[in-house]
Amino acid sequence: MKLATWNVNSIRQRERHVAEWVGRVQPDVLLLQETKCEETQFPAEAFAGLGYQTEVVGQKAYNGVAVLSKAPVEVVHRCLPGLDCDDVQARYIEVRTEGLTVGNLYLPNGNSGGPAGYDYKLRWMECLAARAEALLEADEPCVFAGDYNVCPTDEDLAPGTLPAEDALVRAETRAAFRKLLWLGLTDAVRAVQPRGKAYTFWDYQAGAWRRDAGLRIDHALLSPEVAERLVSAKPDRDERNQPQPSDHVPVVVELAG
DNA sequence: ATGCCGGGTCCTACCCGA
Repeated sequence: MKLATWNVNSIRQRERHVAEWVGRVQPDVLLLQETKCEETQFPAEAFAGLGYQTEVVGQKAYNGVAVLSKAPVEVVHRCLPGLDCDDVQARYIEVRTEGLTVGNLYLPNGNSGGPAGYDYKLRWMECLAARAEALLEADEPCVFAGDYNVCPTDEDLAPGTLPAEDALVRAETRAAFRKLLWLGLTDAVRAVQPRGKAYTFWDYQAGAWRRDAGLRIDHALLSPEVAERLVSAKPDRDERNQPQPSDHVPVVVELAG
């Protein structure tokens, strides 16, 4: 089974990239973030033609997440439990498919909106931990993947890319991410490649891609029995060489069975 | 140490991302 996560930075701008990638890589499940449109504008027909069911949580202009799946999916949640569903931003969708519960997340960046913006990020991470804990306690095989907007360690960003007080690298941010690991979740890419660069994002500006001045902020966290099935996990760097690419590349996780 | 790039939208100057 092949699962992937990809912040596409507008699905309408990246429809052809995603269709080409999906047709070539053939993931069973693809989690998309920053689709940046309402549900009615999402080009689901293009992916239906490739054999994928699509489930979308959309919002005008900002955020937006979607799940593409070959096998039928059942939507469990359209927002992160613990946050107010009525006014929450479109940042979470959770589905059940192929015996797995899959949470697709677009975690707040936390650098905008002052202290309240950063508090929202930390609150979001607390709610994510609570949701993960509930599923783990129920022995539910699960995956939480998406754009975490967290560089877990100093190896996860090019030196000099971000100041120490940036919301992606702050001590409280990293502690909140480690809490997810301590619950028993496995960082798929780091399980395969414990050390070194595995960037998933490069800024459009200042020649960041050319200089390989990247960040590792897109992650797939696996429950214990899913982690035991882990075969491979890595960012697909080649996608960043496409014309008009997203600033993020897909992260692909292969599971046995 | 950001908004140089590249999305978005009350269509065009401004907001936002990481």
